[in-house]
Amino acid sequence: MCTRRMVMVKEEMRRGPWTEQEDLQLAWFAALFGERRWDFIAQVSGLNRTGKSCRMRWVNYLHPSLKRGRMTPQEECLILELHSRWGNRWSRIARRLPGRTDNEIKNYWRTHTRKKAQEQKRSCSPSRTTTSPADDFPIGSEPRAEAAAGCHLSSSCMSLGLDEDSHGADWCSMDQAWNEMGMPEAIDGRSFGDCKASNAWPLSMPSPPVWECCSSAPLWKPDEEEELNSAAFGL
DNA sequence: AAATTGTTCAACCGCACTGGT
DNA sequence: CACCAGTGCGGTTGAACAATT
Repeated sequence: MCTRRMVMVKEEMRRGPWTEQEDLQLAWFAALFGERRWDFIAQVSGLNRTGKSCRMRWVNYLHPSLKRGRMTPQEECLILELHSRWGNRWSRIARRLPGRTDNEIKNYWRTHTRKKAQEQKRSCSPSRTTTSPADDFPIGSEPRAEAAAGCHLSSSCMSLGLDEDSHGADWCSMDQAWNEMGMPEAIDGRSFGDCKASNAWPLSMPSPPVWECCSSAPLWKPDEEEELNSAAFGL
């Protein structure tokens, strides 16, 4: 174990919310050195953050191709479908939702499943006799409400490029899943047509010219290998 | 208007994986 | 082959904000 590293570890790293200045610095250095060498960027940028922290900030917040704003109904639908297929493989799901991060999707899922589970619980109470209440299970091991419903694929989701054949016997329709969970046509009080994704840059900061060069290389590329596997194995 | 409760989401943590030496 | 550093992923936390009482 080299002493140089020991010294670095001892050094107090900054934590907590990022400032606008830090964001600008990080964006600049990420554009300069690429989106992989995070430890190096953390060092040379003088941010006094860990490489891990820098990566997280970039991927989840600063990346130019990120969408901001609420999930569209299509995205919500897609998340539910993909989750029923892949479970808590958030990064994998995120690859199918350009502009959305695994963190965002994870948060969305957590929030909404909990909410729906609570609604369901309420509607099932007081004489509910079933075991394993939906809001009791730990995230990641929750029973698939959608799978339990056992049904077909909704047409709205078909238009998102999901092939019905690929789902196997336990696949089900998200329409029905929503119904099962007490889901009306609108999500959270919004009608489907009502929901707009905002692409506006969230910070009151200038868009650095360096982003032009990196925005041409989107973070979310079609996962070619996955596509191949999907084709080969019907996934 | 203040207090309480619920919701959202940025950020951190720990572990697993990968590539370099 | 073993070790190490860097990176990526999924789970979790907690602060800020919104809604409700």
